[in-house]
Amino acid sequence: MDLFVSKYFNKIDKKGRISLPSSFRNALPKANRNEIILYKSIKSSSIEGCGVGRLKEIAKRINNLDFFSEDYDDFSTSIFSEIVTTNVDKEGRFLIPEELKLYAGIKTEAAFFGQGHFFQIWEPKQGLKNTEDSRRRLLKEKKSLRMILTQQK
Amino acid sequence: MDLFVSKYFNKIDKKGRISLPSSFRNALPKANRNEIILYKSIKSSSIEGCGVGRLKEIAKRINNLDFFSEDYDDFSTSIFSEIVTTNVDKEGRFLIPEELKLYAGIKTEAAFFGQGHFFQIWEPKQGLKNTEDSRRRLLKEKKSLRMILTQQK
DNA sequence: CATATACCCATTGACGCCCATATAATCCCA
DNA sequence: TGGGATTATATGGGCGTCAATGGGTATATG
Repeated sequence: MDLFVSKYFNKIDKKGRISLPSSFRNALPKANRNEIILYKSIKSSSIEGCGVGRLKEIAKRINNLDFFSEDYDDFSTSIFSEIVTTNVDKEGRFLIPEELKLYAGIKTEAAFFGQGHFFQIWEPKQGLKNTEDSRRRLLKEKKSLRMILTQQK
Repeated sequence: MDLFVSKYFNKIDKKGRISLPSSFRNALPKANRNEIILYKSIKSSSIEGCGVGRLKEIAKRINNLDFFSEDYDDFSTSIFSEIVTTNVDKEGRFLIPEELKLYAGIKTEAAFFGQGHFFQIWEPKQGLKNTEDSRRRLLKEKKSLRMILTQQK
């Protein structure tokens, strides 16, 4: 499976290491399984992450915004300049930079949430609350959710 | 037959394993017969499941939403982080995650109900009650049922 | 030289793989 | 067509492997 799905709760050890969930490691392209990129989410107090290959896709998305709008600069700056790359060690662990941990309020434990082509890292309680909130918002519009889930090709 | 049909009642063993009904295994694409996805039903207290191919369809649809909108995050979170993938072993058994068992009230036994392109897993008694209820609802509207059944493609 | 980080090894518990059995379904041949 | 033989399915259990986590030590980098 080459998608990031499901959620996992892992611990940060004394050295600051945390395991990238095994299924997430497998979702990375076989070539670069030892490097991931991390950046602050623009929409929530969480960290977003993905394989380095995904950068091109992000660039494309931003490029599709109106070049002369304020949004363009804002997104472009907020995302690209904030990106950090991290190495995943042989045991599948990596270090979350201090600044990102602060941004997300993460201390000794973190929650990984699959988002398809990328994933989010949350302070566990905040992450769970976020899931509940967005599910609640969506259930108000059952029709659209059902469309996404049950539509046939 | 590449559709999930009929109903089956199987047991959960001490290790938490349960057999995916043989006919359901055959309904999965020959390629990925050892992996299925499970998620909480939005309409009932049951678990829904299907092959991974369907998940990729869903991913594609979500990917087409506006990346920078709030809806995108809601869909992405509610679907990808709630979905779990499970491996089907050589004997055709798999594990139902604890959280999903709780959601559906499943303990030692589970009922599988074919739903065409996907299937549902119920706590047996609740599942049977649900079948009765929905049949009763349908019979109240015989006209629309007849329409569906006799309509020609 | 001091701190950070990568590599190596160890532990524990969960899960996958293998083998086994019983019951049910199917086949096959006289 | 009957009845024994073969196959498949659901289920049980042993055991090795892997994932998550902990810690020691080498190496790099300023």
